[in-house]
Amino acid sequence: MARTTTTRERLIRTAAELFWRQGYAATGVTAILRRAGVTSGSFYHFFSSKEDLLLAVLDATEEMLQVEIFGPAEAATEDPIERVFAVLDFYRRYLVSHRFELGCPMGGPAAELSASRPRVRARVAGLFKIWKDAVEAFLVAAGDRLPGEVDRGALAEMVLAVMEGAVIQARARRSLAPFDAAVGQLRRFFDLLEDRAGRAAEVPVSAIMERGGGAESADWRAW
Amino acid sequence: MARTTTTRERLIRTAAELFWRQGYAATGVTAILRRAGVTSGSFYHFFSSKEDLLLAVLDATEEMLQVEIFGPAEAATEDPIERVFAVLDFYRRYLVSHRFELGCPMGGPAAELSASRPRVRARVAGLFKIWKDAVEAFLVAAGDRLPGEVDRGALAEMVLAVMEGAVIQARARRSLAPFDAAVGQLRRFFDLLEDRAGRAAEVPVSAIMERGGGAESADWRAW
DNA sequence: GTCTATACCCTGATAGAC
DNA sequence: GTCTATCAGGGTATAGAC
Repeated sequence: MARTTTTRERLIRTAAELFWRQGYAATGVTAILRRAGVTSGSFYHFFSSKEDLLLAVLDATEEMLQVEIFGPAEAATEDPIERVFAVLDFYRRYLVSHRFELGCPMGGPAAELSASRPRVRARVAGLFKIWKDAVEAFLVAAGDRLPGEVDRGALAEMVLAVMEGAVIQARARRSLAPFDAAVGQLRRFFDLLEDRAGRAAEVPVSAIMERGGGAESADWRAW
Repeated sequence: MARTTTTRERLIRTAAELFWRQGYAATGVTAILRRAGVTSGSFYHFFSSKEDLLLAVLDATEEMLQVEIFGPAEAATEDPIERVFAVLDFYRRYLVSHRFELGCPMGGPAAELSASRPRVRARVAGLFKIWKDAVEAFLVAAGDRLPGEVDRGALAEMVLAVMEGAVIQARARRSLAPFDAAVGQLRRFFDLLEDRAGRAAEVPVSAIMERGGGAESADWRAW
């Protein structure tokens, strides 16, 4: 209902981008204040510490996952398996639109702070679970297109692992090649799973394949 | 030929562990000096800056990849595909033996510094390539056990992505469950690929499977 | 809620004797 | 090669007026 961005929101969004770009420890509170046009007094009115601000950023990330990623993926296609790849395509576009300078909002804090900031670690673990559950729901919706013996939760964890690993590699190489290679192999895996499920059902499978085109343009900067 | 650890080596190993645990930016030079029992003057005799030290750590990582991971994986089993999983098993044991407090020596710096430290980014990209090439070599050695149309390089990139993503998730959850889930699905993928390759060869496949037991105990701390 | 001013500490790095 | 002493700057966070 806020007609314009509040100071608190501006701090969260500014901090988010800086954290995603250069990490938490390397980002000074001063830099956040300068870029947000906010003074120290206001900052500590809303947040008790820099870590508290990061936790608020992670809270905002939870909302963002639904609004910017899973919602659009659902809107992009009815096909549950294509929805999984629409999610991955979001990260692909995110990487290029920021020229590989921003990392994953979950993976970055997870890699940097899991050992030293218990509250951050726990919060990130929660985000990973939300992400995994959302993908798992797509996989469950795929029903018997996947073999019955495949654990949908485990498969969702693998999708998440591929995404995180692909993003890290793409940023280090400044190239989509490793991302596309990894996701391409994931696609092959799904094709084989579908093939096996079809085979098991002893049905030749007709025109199941018409593979959607991926989600529309979405951007975490476009909050 | 150094009979005992030199000051330079001690700095590198001490810094490595601190960087892996708490990240680069969060690790002060002073903390490294204290734990290594070295004074500031000696440090700047060997290294021109903190970043220079990190680059030396990454150089050491390259050696370590061969000595601690790929060498042992080759020694553990003759089966090229099992060698891939022996490599992944190394990371599994690494995670538990350090109680999820240490991150991946490549993935950590990649996630934290790819955008802000060009030299680090380039060096990490080189390490990723070395890792990928080593796995690709195993996959090439697997010959026609994998379908001919499968790009061995792309498959190796996917293995790397799964490893990095699985390590990040495991650290955030402080649990092997997400790691095992992701690697378990990767195993299923390989099984399907082998099944398909066998099918294509129109050979029923006999006793190809006798799956090795994984590498011996190895530990990056045991340098 | 926002401002200015500042406390206080730790940072990476250097100087120069030994 | 290693030591002690130290610099200059930035770090997070606070105090108290408005």
